[in-house]
Amino acid sequence: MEDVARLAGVSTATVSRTLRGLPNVADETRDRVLQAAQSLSYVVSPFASRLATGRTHTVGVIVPYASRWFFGQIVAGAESVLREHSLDLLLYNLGDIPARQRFFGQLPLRRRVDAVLTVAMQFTDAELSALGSLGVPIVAVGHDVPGAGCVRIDDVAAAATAVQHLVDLGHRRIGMISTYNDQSMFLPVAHARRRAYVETLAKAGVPLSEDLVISVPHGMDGGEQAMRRLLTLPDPPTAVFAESDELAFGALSALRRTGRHVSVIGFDDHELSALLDLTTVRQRVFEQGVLAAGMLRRAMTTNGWTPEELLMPTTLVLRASTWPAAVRTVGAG
Amino acid sequence: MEDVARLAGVSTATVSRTLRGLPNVADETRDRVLQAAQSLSYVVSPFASRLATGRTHTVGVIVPYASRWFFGQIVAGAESVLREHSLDLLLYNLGDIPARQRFFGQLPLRRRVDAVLTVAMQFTDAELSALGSLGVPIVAVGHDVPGAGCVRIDDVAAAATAVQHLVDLGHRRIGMISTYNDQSMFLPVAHARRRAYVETLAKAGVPLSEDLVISVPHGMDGGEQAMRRLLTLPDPPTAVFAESDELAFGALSALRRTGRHVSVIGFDDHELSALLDLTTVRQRVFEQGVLAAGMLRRAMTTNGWTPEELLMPTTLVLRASTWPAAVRTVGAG
DNA sequence: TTGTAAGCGTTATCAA
DNA sequence: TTGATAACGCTTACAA
Repeated sequence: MEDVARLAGVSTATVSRTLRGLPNVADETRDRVLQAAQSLSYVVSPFASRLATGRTHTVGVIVPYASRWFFGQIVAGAESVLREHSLDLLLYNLGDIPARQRFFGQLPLRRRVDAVLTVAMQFTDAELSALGSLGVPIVAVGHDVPGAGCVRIDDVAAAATAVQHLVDLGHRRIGMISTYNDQSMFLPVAHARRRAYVETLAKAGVPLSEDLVISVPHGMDGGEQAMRRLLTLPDPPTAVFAESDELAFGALSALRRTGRHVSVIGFDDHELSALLDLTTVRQRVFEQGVLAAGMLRRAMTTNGWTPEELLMPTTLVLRASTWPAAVRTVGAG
Repeated sequence: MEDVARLAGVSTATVSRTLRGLPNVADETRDRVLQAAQSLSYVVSPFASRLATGRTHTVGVIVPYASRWFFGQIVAGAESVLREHSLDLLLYNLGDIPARQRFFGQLPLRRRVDAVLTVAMQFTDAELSALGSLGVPIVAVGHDVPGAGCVRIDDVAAAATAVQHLVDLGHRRIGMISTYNDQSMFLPVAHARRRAYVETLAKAGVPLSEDLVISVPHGMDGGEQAMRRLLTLPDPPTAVFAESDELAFGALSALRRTGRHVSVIGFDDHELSALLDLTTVRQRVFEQGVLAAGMLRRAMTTNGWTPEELLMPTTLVLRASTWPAAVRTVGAG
């Protein structure tokens, strides 16, 4: 920066002002400085600048499973808007216990980020207060954090739509594929969707049965395993609601391999769901990431920002993986 | 840090030494410092430290299409090892022309990273020299960069295996689905796989035909569109080699919708390929990211590091999407 | 509108 | 083994 100042015949303070586009610089001076910077192909050192201002220009993003489609989409969405505003994104993947303990033990985000985005996490009170101690705004996607902004769908209502769809098709034995994680903890989403399942069936007068709800680790393999277990029941379900499309893919795979026929509905509308003809509940995931990042930006720039709430719509997408109960029953009988 | 020093009754220099685990600190002093830091729940400010040392502790990662499965896997693999060594990863997605121009125009990586990882990019000479001007080690995955380390498969040989598989099944009209991008530039991978297609068919004495090679934008939609075009040919192919599994998925979708039967082989072994019974060439993508990051670390820590080369194996995975030419021909005739 | 100079929170050199 | 102290490269009162 000194070189630029010298070349332009001004002080480093003026160079700094010019490069940051501050208003109080004479046009003629500005031109000279910009030209000097250009000719020396100079860029400011971000770290020095961050040290001096105390603003980190980075956002911390906390997800439980970075490799799942849903989280990938959220992160991609957020990234796209953060990048536009030259904000860095620091990703923390807290899927397993050690990672999580390390994270909350040393809180590597301290002094490191201007804001935090958390996605579909289930925090303990201790973890929440640790996050709070960072002293930066928080936005949560897919779950609630007290005092934080929030972008989400109405999980219970959306899942109820899915289950109701199966009921409307005349199904009376309806299974569910749910998930648990390493810590044997259920993510908020799993809770909400299971609740919807129970409530919807109860309201429809469809008998509930413990056997019909299978909890597995998330993913295609989990889905496959769950469907296989459902198929071994003495009275297997005629329809199954899977907590996510990836689970549903696994379920479809099990059905194909065993040659059995069970209606399957998923949740998310994964990009491959159309190919597999999977009936599902669509949510705009990437867009939730975009909106969350926008909120984050507002939180960082507005002082006295108050947490906002955004509720995104969902749609039932009908495809060929669900059909009326009667059709197959007659065919099989 | 001053507070910690005061509490421990030492100088900031000693605190710094202790916290970085330097050897020349008395055990007793070390304990006192660590305890003081602990009780004040103090962490060093990464930016101040980076400014002082000049080391950024971050790696820049350049990809053309962050949202594709392949690139996601590479990045995830790299991230997992970088994280372990508390290195930050800064992702740049250079898919479209503006992003690319901005990137090479201002080179936001300057003064910003200790090393660079590039994935399956096709750089111009100007871009290469811009990268070189960063003065940091570079590792390339899936393509060559002069003077850089390299992790890759033998693309030509692997693709040849795929095409040869179709030839061995007796196919004589073999199509290919290839890709181009926004800039109408072909990624290195597209080049290599097309070359393998041409060479393998030539060697096998199978007639080549321009019509049988369709170039589309990457993705399921592209694959679907390409297969539809192939099907409208007066003499459509009996087998098709798709440059990637995602393209192959689209091709399968087109076949299903039209009720036609064409053997399809993909490339990658995407996690959903088994579900779709897609014959393909498997490469361990995540692992390539892991190995590249390892190489990067060596490059950053070893001085006088000389570029390494890693060639990863591939496997032909036989599934139900390819079959002998005769079977269907007879059936159709 | 511009310049001077004091931070920002570390690390590193040199003495002690 | 430890402590002063000068960088590191920028920002920002405060003055001019």
